[in-house]
Amino acid sequence: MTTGGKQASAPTMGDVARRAGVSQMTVSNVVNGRTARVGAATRARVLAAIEELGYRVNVSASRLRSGRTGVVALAVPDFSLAYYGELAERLATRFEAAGLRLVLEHTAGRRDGELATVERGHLDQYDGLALVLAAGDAEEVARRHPDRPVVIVGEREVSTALDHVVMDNVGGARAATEYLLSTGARRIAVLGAQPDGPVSMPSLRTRGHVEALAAAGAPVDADLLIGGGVAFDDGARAAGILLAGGRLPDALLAFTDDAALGALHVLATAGVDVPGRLQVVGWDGTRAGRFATPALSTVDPDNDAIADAIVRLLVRRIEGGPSLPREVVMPPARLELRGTTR
Amino acid sequence: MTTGGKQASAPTMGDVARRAGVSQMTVSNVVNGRTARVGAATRARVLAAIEELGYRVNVSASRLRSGRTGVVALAVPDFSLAYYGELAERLATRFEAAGLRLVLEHTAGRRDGELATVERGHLDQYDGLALVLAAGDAEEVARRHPDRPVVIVGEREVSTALDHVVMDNVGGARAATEYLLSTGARRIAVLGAQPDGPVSMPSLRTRGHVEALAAAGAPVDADLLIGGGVAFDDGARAAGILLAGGRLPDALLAFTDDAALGALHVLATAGVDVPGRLQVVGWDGTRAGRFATPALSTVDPDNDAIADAIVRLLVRRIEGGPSLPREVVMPPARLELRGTTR
DNA sequence: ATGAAAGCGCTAACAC
DNA sequence: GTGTTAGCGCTTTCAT
Repeated sequence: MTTGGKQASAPTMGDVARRAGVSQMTVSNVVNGRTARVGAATRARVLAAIEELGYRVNVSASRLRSGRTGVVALAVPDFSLAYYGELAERLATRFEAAGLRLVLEHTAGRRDGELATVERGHLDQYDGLALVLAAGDAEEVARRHPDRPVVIVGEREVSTALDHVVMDNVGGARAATEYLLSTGARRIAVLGAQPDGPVSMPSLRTRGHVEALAAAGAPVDADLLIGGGVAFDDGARAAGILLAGGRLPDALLAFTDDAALGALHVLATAGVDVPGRLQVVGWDGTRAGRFATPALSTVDPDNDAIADAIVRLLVRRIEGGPSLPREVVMPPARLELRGTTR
Repeated sequence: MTTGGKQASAPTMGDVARRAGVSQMTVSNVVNGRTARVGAATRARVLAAIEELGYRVNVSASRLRSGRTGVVALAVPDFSLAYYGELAERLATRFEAAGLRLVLEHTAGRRDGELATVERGHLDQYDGLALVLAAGDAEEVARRHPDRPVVIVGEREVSTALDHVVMDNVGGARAATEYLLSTGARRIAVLGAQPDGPVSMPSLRTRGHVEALAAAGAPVDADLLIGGGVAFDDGARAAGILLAGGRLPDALLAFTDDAALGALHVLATAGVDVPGRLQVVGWDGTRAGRFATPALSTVDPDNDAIADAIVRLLVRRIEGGPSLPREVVMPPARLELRGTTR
């Protein structure tokens, strides 16, 4: 009994052809469903031979020759952030319906990790790639001239040559801040903020927040712009800082639901009344937020629309090729008010 | 400006060789780090040519010829369950340290999806596969005689030919139930229970629970064995049923943290005192549970140990081949008591 | 230390 | 409707 590793070498198309008494090309035609090119009787014989031998096509060989793979990839910064898991699950279903298999890749949220996914030789393994940008920017990716369809996800549109599903970062942050202001909040802490630096998810959301403050004539308090990451721990840490600072803000906008939940935990432990004393708004519209206690108010990016757009743009590009006009889609974010706001 | 699709065809090893004035084979040796076979000056020239041309190896071609890929896959039932995201993140880091890239595949929690991942032609794309079993069983997978290293994750060991990282399903459930009993709980509802049927995650955990009841001389109340899935919504639904049933249990054991969190939300909304009136225990040791309010008590499978074991077994098998003796590892689960138990 | 030849398994292009 | 030929880009093997 063997435990993995090469067996008495796998049957090839040639083996099937010999067994069925046809040419290899006919087997290829059967396997690839080119029914017009094969007679019904021949087809049946080939199928029988395939069954008997337990034959499966060698994807690497097929890919090398034809360039097609039947597989698309989604590259995300972090497998463990709830948002990406939910996005991936939505995409898996939709791509399957389009006859494509989805695999997930990992960029580690680093610029080089993101650029590596569009390198020739890496990208060649897929019919297309949806790339969630967290660290680098779309322009830089476009400059690599990916030789397969790539759809950029996230960020704001900057001039680039690639199809793009844009997250409504500025608009979502503006809406959240406007709402908090309207409830009487005056000191709004922002968790994950990045006031300067290159265009990125955090900087765009920070900009939306600042714009809303400016529009309302409210001052920006730099002490309330708290940096840090997007995970549970980051949120918890930030809440700890706020608590230690003495003068609590009256609202908190976190750039992910995970971070908001981390903050919520620390606030609850400290006995802070949410939303009475302090309101909290997350971002992502994850299920984890919906089922939190109290249920987390959140900036909902409209994830179904985002998933639909990713699939549509990528399939369109795979089928239509490079001459198709470039397309940019931005589903508007909407504020989902639940239990952590007034 | 193009927007994806083939460009003026990518440079090949032959192009690099011509440019550097060496043979293709020398380029291959440089690219694959066979330094002993290439002189330093030649190496430098080749590297320069690669840089100038922007050359990248074609993974499909390399794979076709050599069989190696440098990539391993983790196949999970559901991208969006927190547990799998966290496991994937742990594995990505560890495999990277071992010089392997990790990609995620999706089985949709279906038997055929699981079996499809070990088909020749699918599996051939990877150096190895870690397969999380939810629907099918390991025996059935082994019968397909996967021709690459496969490590089964989950379930209990049944006789099989494959390396196996076993989750401590029976032991974890027994420990949780014993503890709840020790706090005075008499009516323990089990969420996700599956009292009969083939060996599977739910049936094994149910068995552990029933064993603990039996050992304590406590009766099994079939009404408290609530079926259903593992996601937030499933937990919420089950809690709703419990609430509607009138006579509340005094404890609840859910087979995932996500489901426990869903239940917790419904209970909190209904004003049920947790853990005063009803204790809740989840399963998975996810960060989402740790940061819930109150923090979720959980059966912690020891995820670092599980990730270590998966990587160790897979790398060992990839390097050692089929003749290596088969190995089975089961890190013991431990009860992590937090705020939802007394 | 470097190169030449062969061929991995498949499909595009064309012939019949 | 079916077969023949050629070759995708790489690595193996063997020669020098």
